[in-house]
Amino acid sequence: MLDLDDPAPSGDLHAAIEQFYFAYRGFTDRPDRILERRGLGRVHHRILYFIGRRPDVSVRGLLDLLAVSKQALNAPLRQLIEMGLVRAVASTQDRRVKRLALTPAGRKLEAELTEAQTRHLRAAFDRAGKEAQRGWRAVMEELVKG
Amino acid sequence: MLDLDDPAPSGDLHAAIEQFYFAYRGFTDRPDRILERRGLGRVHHRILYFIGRRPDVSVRGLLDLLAVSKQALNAPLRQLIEMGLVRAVASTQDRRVKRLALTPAGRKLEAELTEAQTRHLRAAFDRAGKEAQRGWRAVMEELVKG
DNA sequence: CCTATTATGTCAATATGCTTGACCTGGATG
DNA sequence: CATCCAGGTCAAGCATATTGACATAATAGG
Repeated sequence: MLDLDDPAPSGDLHAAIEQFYFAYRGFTDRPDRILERRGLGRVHHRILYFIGRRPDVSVRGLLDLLAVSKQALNAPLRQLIEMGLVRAVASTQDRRVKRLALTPAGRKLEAELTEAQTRHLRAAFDRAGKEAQRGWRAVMEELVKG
Repeated sequence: MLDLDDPAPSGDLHAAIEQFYFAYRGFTDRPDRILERRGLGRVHHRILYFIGRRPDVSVRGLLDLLAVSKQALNAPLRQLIEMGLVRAVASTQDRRVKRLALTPAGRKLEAELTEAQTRHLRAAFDRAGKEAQRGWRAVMEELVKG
């Protein structure tokens, strides 16, 4: 169905664009379906993920990471707090700031979601080999920088 | 701001998840802004791209590639045809089927959009090196398959 | 102390992108 | 002729996002 081996000049880069597109789509697919069963969306996943990886992150910090408006963040974040998946504590240094962290239930869901992705990634890394994995990481690092 | 070098066990895979997320976001950013100036969205880009890469693709073929409902495809596709960027010709074999192709104007816009991405990719590939590029491609291929 | 800025939250209006369901035409196919 | 398939369209609904405006509380700086 897909023609990912295009021999045309600069076809390599076109093929890479398509791989990027399809790979990313497949990558978000599984967590999306887990979330759907709970009535949650991809935003909730991103929030859970980043709070899990950066405990005590502030709302502002989350906004900067996710690059969305505070209105777009607020509703799903409140929902996660109400569901008992995220806990917010006022910072002692600056009591305007909320320190966000996962509750045990939040950690559990986050682990379930992220595990679907790590399994997916690990399988691809294993099949492609250690050297390819290093290359993938190196290119991704450059893409993020540039 | 970002902590992409996490030394924790299995932190490699978490770091990879974040790289994937940020890299993809950055990757779609530039074309999105070009499209915004014309009042078009990412769907239009995907349509233009796939028609450009698969001339004479049918509407059904596009639907399968993009994995969206025909209602989601129809409006932007019609818009592109009305703007003179895409041309549709009934297939001679099966006159129910439309063969879609880019007009010269469509090819021009598509090239402009795709060039933003190929430049981005090429720069990252160049900085990371040929071996890393091969690795990236290999991992992506596995991700698409798995 | 007063003012400005920052962090957070909320209400409203709006846009868009996508979904499912239903229904239609026209052409192919048995 | 009946059925299936490609394509198109109308409708309702939902999710995600935006900008703008405004409120509160707390910190920071003159």
